[in-house]
Amino acid sequence: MQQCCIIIPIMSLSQSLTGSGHRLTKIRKEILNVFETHHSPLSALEVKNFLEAKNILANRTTVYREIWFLREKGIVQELFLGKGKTRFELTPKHCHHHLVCSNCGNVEDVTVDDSLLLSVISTQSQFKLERHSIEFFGKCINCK
Amino acid sequence: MQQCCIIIPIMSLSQSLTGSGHRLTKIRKEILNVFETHHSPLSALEVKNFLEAKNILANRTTVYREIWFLREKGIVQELFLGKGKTRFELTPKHCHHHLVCSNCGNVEDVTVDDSLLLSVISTQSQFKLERHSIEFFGKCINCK
DNA sequence: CTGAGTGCAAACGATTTGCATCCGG
DNA sequence: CCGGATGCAAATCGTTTGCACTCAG
Repeated sequence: MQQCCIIIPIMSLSQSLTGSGHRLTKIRKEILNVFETHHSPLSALEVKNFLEAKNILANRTTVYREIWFLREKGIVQELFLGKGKTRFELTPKHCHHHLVCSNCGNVEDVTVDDSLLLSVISTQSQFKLERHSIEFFGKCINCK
Repeated sequence: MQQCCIIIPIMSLSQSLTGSGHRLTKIRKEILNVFETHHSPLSALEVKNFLEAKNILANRTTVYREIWFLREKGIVQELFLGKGKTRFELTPKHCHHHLVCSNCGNVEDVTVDDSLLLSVISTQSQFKLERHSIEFFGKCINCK
């Protein structure tokens, strides 16, 4: 299956922050780095754990607030894949969707052409589409 | 937009329960009735509220356990539409998806032909598909 | 120096668990 | 009568809030 995630260069992020009055702090850089090195969608607490694995202590609250900040900036996007927690991934340049294993919880990316779906919605409905999300649940290769 | 939900006759449920050693209790019947009369996906606590509106007192725990039971029986299915809570709807006979308003949270059903998507997944991947869910987020007619 | 960023403790909402009690078949 | 169903209290888990303190620009 195809993997697609954009690596946002720290430099360009820095530029996007300058001017809006925001700062490029250590924790912000490191959280971004966590998302860059793990393409599987992460929950806030998973991000926190990955930070700790690199010996970077960040408070729960800080991680939540930082992820929210990145979300507002459009750098990460949220996914609802179940188990009562929100997961996040770098906003993909190309639209992709997810295969979620109902056994081990592992998430794989897939790219399928959904332009047809989108056009159907926009012609059939008054709903103003902002984003969409397609999840396939089932058993991954290891669990089936 | 099209609306599709199956009404499971109490009788047929009763039959499906007999034999598996389960009972058709008042609360079970009433919860089923709540799902039948509200096609919008409901959270567990919303179900509880609808029960109370009909003067049926059910404990939080009971509602959660009952919904889980109905899920195990395949009578309802779970949806992850955000806001940290799981929502449920009667398992639809015909596959449909959701338009979720990012402003008021209202959920509308849509039916789009996704057979193409499914066939692509099954030819491209080893993943064993069990179910899928497509959500479109945006602004509903009232909020846009 | 100043406000964005951070930490801490406590609150909160959704969901679960253990256990005693109840009631439908 | 018996096991499935229910209620209750407390625990758990993810997330948020208020407030004081810190540090990057």
